Amino acid sequence: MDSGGVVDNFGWGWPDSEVEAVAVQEGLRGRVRAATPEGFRPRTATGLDVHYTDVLTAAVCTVDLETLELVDSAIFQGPESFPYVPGLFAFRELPLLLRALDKLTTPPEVLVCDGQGLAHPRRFGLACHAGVLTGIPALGVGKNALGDFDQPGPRRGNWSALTDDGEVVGRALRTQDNVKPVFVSVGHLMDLDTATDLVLTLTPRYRLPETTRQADHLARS
DNA sequence: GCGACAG
DNA sequence: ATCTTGTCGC
Repeated sequence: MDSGGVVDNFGWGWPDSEVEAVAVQEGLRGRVRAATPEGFRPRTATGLDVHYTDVLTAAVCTVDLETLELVDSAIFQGPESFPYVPGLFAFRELPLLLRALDKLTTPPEVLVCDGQGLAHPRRFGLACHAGVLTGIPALGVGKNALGDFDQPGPRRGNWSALTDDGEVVGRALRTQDNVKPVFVSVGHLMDLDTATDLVLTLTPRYRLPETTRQADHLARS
């Protein structure tokens, strides 16, 4: 099962059992780079989301970081190929998301994933997986977290550490005053400060990033 | 051992 | 993820 396009699966491919899936994560986790490349100045950000009906609809939307307006988008539909298992989320959504990314006219500069990156039991959530396979900088924004955190301050921009087994794996970030925080973590080729800044840029008005909102709309239309 | 568990 | 109306607030 090939994902096509520029994706490099590093010989791991797609598993069809939970045991194999965990092995893939263990095999790829060492490829994650949590440093922002020199001169990283993205002009756009691409959001990824999947909607569930009889089939899965993967949608990807690229927005201009200056205006937050949609500049490119694509969808790809397909059947469910892996069950939902917490911690193995990427195997369910990523095959379709990669195909959707291939349909974009302009190459993505940053992937904004709907879920976790390093804030994952094996430090290899969806955002890490997407980043490593594509080689594109990536970050994760989850609506819920797996780790432990103290409530951040009440104002937009306030944040607190998200930890797991005593390790800092991300941040609980308040994107709007007095609104439940989102959970930001590094996916690939990016540090946590950069990821946090990007998420704040993408949330001038709403709790969730504009990329995620656009992709969500497209996926359910 | 038991519960909790991204979407 | 999804099943679902009204309501409060900017």
